[in-house]
Amino acid sequence: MAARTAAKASARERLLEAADELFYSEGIQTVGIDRVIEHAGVAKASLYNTFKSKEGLVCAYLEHRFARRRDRVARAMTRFRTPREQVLGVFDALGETFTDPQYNGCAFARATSEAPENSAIRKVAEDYRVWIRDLFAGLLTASGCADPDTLARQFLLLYDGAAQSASLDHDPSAATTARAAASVLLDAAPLKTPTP
Amino acid sequence: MAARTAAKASARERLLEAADELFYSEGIQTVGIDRVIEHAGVAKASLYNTFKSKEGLVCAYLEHRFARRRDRVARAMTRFRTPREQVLGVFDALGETFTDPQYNGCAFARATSEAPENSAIRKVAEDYRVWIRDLFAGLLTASGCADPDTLARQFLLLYDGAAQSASLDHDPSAATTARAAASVLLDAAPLKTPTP
DNA sequence: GCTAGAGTAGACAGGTCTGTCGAATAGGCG
DNA sequence: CGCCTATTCGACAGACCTGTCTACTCTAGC
Repeated sequence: MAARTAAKASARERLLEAADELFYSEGIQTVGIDRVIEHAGVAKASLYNTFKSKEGLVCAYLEHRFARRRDRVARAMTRFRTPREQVLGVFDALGETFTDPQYNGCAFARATSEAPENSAIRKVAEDYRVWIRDLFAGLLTASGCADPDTLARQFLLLYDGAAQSASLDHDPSAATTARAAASVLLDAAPLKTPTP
Repeated sequence: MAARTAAKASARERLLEAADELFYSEGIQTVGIDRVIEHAGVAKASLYNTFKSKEGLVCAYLEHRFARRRDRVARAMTRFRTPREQVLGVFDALGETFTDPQYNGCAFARATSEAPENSAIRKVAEDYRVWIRDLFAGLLTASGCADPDTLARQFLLLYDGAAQSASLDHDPSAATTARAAASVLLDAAPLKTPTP
């Protein structure tokens, strides 16, 4: 464990990093096992000892992305005080990822569109969707929205749309576009009246 | 040409229909040529005589979808009078497609995520993006918006997000959610002041 | 009836894919 | 030192992929 430096990460870590780069940039079906192990500098047997199949590696890759996204959002949340600032801050956290020239759209949406109907891959993607939706709903409830669920669904559309537009239209400013729209919707939404 | 009835469509038509069903529901890389020709009831040589390669078939499949989408939107537009009703009507046209139980997200976005960097496939998808963006911008300009481009970008986010949410969350009501948000944004947007 | 064009069936070539296996090797720890 | 676990290399099986090719069949129009 805990290598002395970054000189030599474990086979598992190198595989995850290679999978992250290749699967995300080129797609899952397009990238074969051989390219992953070559990019990771790891033997094929190591892959199949660590993960039981290609699907297992793909799931680990997605879970890794999921954890990173949660961390990034959690860190962004600490920068804001009020729930209103926080819910708009989610779009800022999204916008950070758009500035990466490697940005290529939502990894979970892309993986889902390549995965068969009832695969473990889709399960991970669904967990992600539940998380992001609950995140919006929670923050909007805390903001005192009268109808947080409806607004959360609208925010989710802006969130997904921004990711897609940033990638397909090569337009990193989609995050601020989405944020501006969310701000208008939030201002227009009725507040919950305090219980009498 | 023009078969007496629908008894026997041409090889080209049957190939396009099979490609539409299989590529859209399962993905492009996942579905091999053999399955397409089997589903179409057509010989392999017919495919390669009609389209020069698998990529050619994929492009034809996407162009066919593109044409259908334009027709559907054009038909929806005739049902409305004012530009304001028309621009919201785009979301209604989108919602019609969500009711199809086979609905599986935006075909162009999914194809792009599977296609290599500079393929003809991505070119078709880009044409589609330009069309839909111009559609919104044109209708919003006609509505007298002071800043139609910004609003068009926001509407595009809602449009893309609705397609994604309808598919990933199995929620056909995403179209009405998007429409409601668009309506709020439209009401909040300043109008262009008539030239003095 | 005959011919030309379109379609069909199916084998084949040449790759690539995932996953397995045997045997050699390296490194940590007693 | 010797043991043990993890790792490496490379070959291999078996399936599947795209695209080509030959030889056969059907049908419409002259």
